[in-house]
Amino acid sequence: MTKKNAILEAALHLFSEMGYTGTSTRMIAIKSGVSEGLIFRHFKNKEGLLNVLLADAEKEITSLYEPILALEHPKVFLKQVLSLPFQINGNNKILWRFLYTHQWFEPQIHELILQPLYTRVFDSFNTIGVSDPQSESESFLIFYKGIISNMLLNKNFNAFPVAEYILEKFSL
Amino acid sequence: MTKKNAILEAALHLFSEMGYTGTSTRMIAIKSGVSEGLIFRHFKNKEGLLNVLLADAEKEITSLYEPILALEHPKVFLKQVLSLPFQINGNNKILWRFLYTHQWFEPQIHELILQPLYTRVFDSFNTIGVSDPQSESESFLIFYKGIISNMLLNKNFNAFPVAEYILEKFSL
Amino acid sequence: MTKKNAILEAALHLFSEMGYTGTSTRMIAIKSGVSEGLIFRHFKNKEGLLNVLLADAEKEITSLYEPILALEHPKVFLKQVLSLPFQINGNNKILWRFLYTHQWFEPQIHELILQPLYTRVFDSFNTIGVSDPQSESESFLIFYKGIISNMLLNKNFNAFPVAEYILEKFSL
Amino acid sequence: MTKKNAILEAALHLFSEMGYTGTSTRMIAIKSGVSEGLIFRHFKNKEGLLNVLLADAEKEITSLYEPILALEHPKVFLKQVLSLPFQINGNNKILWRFLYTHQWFEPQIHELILQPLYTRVFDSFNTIGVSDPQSESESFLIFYKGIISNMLLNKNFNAFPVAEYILEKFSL
DNA sequence: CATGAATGAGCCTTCATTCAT
DNA sequence: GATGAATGAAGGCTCATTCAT
Repeated sequence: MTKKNAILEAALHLFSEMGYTGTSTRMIAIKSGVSEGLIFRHFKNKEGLLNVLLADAEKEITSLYEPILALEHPKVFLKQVLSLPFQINGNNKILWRFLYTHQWFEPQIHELILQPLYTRVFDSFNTIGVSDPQSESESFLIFYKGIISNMLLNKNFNAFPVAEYILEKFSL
Repeated sequence: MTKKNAILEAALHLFSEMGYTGTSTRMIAIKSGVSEGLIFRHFKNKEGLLNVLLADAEKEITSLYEPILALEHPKVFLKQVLSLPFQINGNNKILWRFLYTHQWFEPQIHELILQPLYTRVFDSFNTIGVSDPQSESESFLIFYKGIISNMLLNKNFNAFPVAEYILEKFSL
Repeated sequence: MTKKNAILEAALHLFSEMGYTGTSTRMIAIKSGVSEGLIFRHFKNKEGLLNVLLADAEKEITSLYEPILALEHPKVFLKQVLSLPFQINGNNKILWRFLYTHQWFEPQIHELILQPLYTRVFDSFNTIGVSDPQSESESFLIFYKGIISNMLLNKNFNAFPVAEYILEKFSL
Repeated sequence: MTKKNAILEAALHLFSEMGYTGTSTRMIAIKSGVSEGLIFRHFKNKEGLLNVLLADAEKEITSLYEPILALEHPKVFLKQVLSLPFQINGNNKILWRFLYTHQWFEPQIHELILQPLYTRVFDSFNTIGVSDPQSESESFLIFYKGIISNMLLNKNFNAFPVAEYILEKFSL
C-alpha cells in the first residue's frame, strides 16, 4: 500500500471513530506510520484530506449501488435495496460509520446516501402501482437508512427479521 | 437567566451545530456572554459540561415521553409516538440535533431515545395482535427514529404524509 | 482560632511544603476552611500574605533566640546555640522548613537566621580566646545552619552525636 | 548550540533563579529564543524537562567528583573535597543554585550531593584514625554542604579563611 | 518522496484578584 | 467579617501547518 493510501485509510478509521474535529493530524500520522509533514504534501490541508475521503466515499457508494440499480424488475430491485445493510461487513462498516457521523456537518452526505436510489425507488413503486408512490418511496428509504443506523449503533441488533418484516409491509 | 444556564444553553447550541470536539470553551464563553473562567467554576471541565447537558437531555426526553406513555389505548399510544417528531420545533430542535450528532460518540444516547418507548410499543402491538410483535416494534421504532433524522437533515422534507402513510402500514 | 490565623497557618504549611509559587490561594482557602475572597480582605494580596508570614517568622526566631542570647557565659551560650536544632519539633519544624525553602528567593532570610547570633558568637569566641575569632564564628555558624538543613532533609539523620562531636572540635 | 540545548540552558537558569513553579514555559521559550511549542516536542512536558535537568545535573556532579575520588591519600582527598566549593564559578554556580533550591522538593538531590562522597570520607577518616569516624564524616560533610550554601546565599562571604580554619580543626 | 524540527495560534484549565451581597 | 460568583490574564500543552534537508 502506498503511503498516501495509508494516510487515507488511517484518516478514515480515525474520523469515523473520533470525528473530524476529534482527530489530530498527528494521530493520523502515527496510525498510518508516516511523518506528519507527509500528510500536507499529499493533501492541501486537513480539510483537503477530508474532501478526498468524501469523494472516495461517493465513488464507493456509487459502485455499491451500481449492481442493484442495474436490476430491472421493480420488486427485485426494492428487495435488493433492503438487502444492502446486510452487505455491511468489517471492510466497509468503517465507511458507513464515517458517512453517518459526518452527515451532520456535511449536508451532501445525506443526499449521497439516498439520492442515487430515490428515482428508481419511486419508479419502482409507481410501476408496481401504489396509492402514493412518493410517500411510499420516502418511508421505504427512511427504513433503509434507519436500519443501517441501527446496525452501526446497536451491536446486538439483528436486522434480518426486521428487514423481512418490512418487505412484507411493502408487499415485496 | 442565570449565567450557568446561559453557559448550558450556549454549549447546547454550539455542540449541536459544531460537535463537542468542534466547539471551543472560548466560543461557549463568547456566545453565553460570560468569561471563559466561569465555565470551569460551574463545571469541572469541558467534559463535565457535556455530561450535564446529557443528563439534562435525558430529563427532557423523559418528560417529553411521559404524557404519551400515560396513554392507555394501544393504537392511540402508537399513533402519538409517531406524532412526536411533529412536536419538534425551534425550541427543542436543537436538543434533538444535539442527541443525534452525539449518539455516535456517546452510546447511551441511542438507548435513551428508544429504550423508554420499547416496552410499551411491544406491549401495544402484542395487545393489538400482530404476527411478530418484536419485529413489528423494532421496525416501528426504526421508522420513528429515522423520520426525526430525516427532519433534522432535510429541511424540505415534509414528514406529515409519510407519517400518515406509515400509520396505515401498521394498521393504526 | 480566628479565620485570619487559620489562613496564616494553612499558608505557612503549604508554602513550606510546595513553595510560594507552588501554592495557590485556592489551596490556602481550602486548607484553612475559609472562602478564597477572605484571604484578600485580610491581606492585600498573596505577596502580602507571604510578607506577614515572613514578619511573623522573624518574631518567632527572635523569641527563640532570646533566652539563649541572655546567657552570659561564652561557652554556655555557644553550647546552647548548637542545641537549638534539637528544639525543632512538630510545631516549629514547619517554620524552619518555610525559612529554608524560601531563603533562596528572599535574601533577608539567610541573615535573619544567622545575624542575631553572629555578634554574640564572635564575642564569645573572642572572650574564650581563639586565634581567628571571625573564622571561628563563621565556621561555627555554618555548622549550626547546616545541622538544621540536614535534619530537615534527612529524616534518618541523628544529629546528636554530630553536635557533640562539633562541640569538642570547638573545645566547648 | 542546538535549540534543545538552548531550552535546557534557559530552563536551568530560570529554574535556579525563580524556582520550578515560578518559571513559566513561555519564559523559557523567550529566554532560549524558541517557540513555546518546541519545548514540548523535545520534552514530554514541563516536568519532563525538569527531569532531564536533574539527570544532567547528576552527571555533572559525578564528573565533578570523579577526579577527587581518584585521589588515594586520605588527607589529600579530604582537603580536595573542601576545595570543591572554590571551584564554583560563573559556569557551574547556576547548577549548584539549581540543586540547592530544588533539594527541598526533590529529595534525591540531598543524597546526590553527599552520597558519592560519604563512603570515601568515612574510609579516609578511618584510615587516618579518629575516635568516631562516622560523626567525623558527617560533621565534615555538613560543613562541606554548608559552605557551598553560604557562598551561594552570601555574596560577601569569603570562604577561603574559613575553609583553612576547618581543615585545621579536622587536622588536615 | 519523505522526514522531522520548528512555529504561533489556539486549546482547556487555573491563577490571583474583585465585587456584590 | 465573610461568602462565592465572576473576571481576564496567564498557565501548560496541542494543534494544523511550513520548511530545510
